[in-house]
Amino acid sequence: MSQRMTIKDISRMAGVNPSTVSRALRDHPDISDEVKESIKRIAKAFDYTPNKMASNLRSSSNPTIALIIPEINMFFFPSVINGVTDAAAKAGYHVMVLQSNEQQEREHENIQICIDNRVSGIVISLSRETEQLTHIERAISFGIPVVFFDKAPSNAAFDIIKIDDEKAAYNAVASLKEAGCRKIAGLFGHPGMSITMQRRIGYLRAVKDFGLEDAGIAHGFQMNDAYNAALGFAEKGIDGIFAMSDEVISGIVPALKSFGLAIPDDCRVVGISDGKLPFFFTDPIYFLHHDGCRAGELSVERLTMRMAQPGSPIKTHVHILDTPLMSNKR
Amino acid sequence: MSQRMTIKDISRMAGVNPSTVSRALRDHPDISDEVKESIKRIAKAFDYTPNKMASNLRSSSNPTIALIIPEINMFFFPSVINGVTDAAAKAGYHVMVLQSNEQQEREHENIQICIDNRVSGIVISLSRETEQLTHIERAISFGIPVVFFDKAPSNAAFDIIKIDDEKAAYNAVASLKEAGCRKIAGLFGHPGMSITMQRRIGYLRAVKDFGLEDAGIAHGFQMNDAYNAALGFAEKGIDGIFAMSDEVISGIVPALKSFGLAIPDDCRVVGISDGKLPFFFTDPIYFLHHDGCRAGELSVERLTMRMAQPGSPIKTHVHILDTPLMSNKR
DNA sequence: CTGTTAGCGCCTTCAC
DNA sequence: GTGAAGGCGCTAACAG
Repeated sequence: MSQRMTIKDISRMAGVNPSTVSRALRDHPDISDEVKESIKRIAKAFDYTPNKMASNLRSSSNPTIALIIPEINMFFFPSVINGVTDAAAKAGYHVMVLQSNEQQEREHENIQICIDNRVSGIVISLSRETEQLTHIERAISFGIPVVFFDKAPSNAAFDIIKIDDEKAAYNAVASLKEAGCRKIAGLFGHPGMSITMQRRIGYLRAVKDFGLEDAGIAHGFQMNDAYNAALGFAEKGIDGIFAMSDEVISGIVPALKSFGLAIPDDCRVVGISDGKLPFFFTDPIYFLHHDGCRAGELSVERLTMRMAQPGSPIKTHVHILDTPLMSNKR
Repeated sequence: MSQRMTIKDISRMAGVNPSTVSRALRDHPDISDEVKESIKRIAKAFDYTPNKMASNLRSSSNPTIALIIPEINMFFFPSVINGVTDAAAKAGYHVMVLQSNEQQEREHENIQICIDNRVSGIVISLSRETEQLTHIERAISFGIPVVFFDKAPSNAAFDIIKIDDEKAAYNAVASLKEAGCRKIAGLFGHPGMSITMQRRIGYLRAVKDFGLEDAGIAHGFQMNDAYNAALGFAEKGIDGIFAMSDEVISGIVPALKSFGLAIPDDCRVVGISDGKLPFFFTDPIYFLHHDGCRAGELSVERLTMRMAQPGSPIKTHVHILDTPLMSNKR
């Protein structure tokens, strides 16, 4: 049965008007129980399924939330997808996942796709390349609410769910200091990302405030870069290291161990993490927890709030997520 | 500008008929260049965006592929999402991600969502609970092609992209034998999954074929279960261990190390892996590579093939992915 | 209670 | 080359 039933088909069979069928199927109180039942029986018999494309057009609304991410990897974004799809499903929305592959142009295209499809809302983490926010503003001007997470504009003129990057890095270094570290290094992701900059600022400020010896900082967004950089720092005799992300942690730990350093006795490791990776290691690792699932849930929550008030007179809100210091102790 | 431009609006401004506008915007050859340009200018000036909901209804086609997964975690599924969204984007489709949370009922609901929305195709990995495939058959009978990956029906009456689970497990054990292991154990995921069963069969057959001493098998789908089980096996003095998935590997490695075993000298580890996790460890780990990204790409490829032939007279095809033996050597 | 009418926005005949 | 008309499938407003 490739050709599907329509309300019209059913109306013909039931000998009633299409609108009666529509009402009956949606349990409209006006329709008599007999007619309702007879219509429902026919619908069931022929496995009728209302065409959402039609009803969406009719109501000019598409119960879809778009999730735009730079590029999915094993850390953080899977959790976000989890949080977003769950929260969206609960609120009656579907989720369309779009990847920008860290390219501004793809991000623009993806926003256009959202506009074309009249999605109800957009949850987005910006690509590395993104500088202008005209595409975002365009979506908003079209009445599509947008919530940022993780890689968000510094501008508070938007709805944002993020951590205090600078403070998190600062606190991470503080924990190294408290643990007695003297000479530390910082490993960061791609220098082009806003969060890299902010976390670096926090790191450097803390190093200065606490009078720690700085073995230097390094950038590199792949595990291997971090691995090599960590080896380099290990040679310099560090006793503490800050990792701005899981990717970086995943390079650091093997590097330190290959070098023969005991963690945390010879060198303490603290990072900002989604909270999964550290548990793969036996040596004590410390991390400030950036919960992707929660970020996703809150993003959807804020979105639904906006969607309830289409005029969007509500003022924008920047939600700062907690980043509790944790460890991988079993 | 909450209320959006329509073709009708533009037609009024341009003093032409809506159909002329439609044609002009789609570069129909019949329309004169002057009219075209004037219309396009207006469209641009007012930031006109064709309403996809309308054109989709008109063409009764929704360029969306639904990806239904049991539950997203850090392994495998992120790669699959990556492969699926990339391949889909290239083919001009969007991706809707639906989670069944390992519940049959949710899976049914998700299939219904697909039918309601007239998606172009479905890529699905079955939930643990799923037994009947009536919901799948229903989708197919509605003309929606379905491709399975990973957790697929044993029945070859469907399009499937998977590995040879039994053989992969068998080969994994073979590699232990070749490396000189004598007494081994097998750690598996949830016993309710089809792939668990098949991999277990392969494991047991290999143990027998190679005359290895079997320290036993254990099930447990969380890292901690695997951790504890591995500890138990370590006490029994194994020199080799098979892990059916990344989740299991992630528990085994820390356990063996905590126990003081050297990997691979005291105990060799071989698993079936997406190929990311092993690189977090410094000790040599071996794995049969199950490439999620490739699985996702191939699923979409097969789907597009089917979508090109709506009648679907093509016979179903089970694609067996290679699972090359690899290691985490740098 | 049910039928009639009309339209969501687009596009494809069919005319002229 | 352009206009007029109709319909994709559904539903809401208005009758009666």
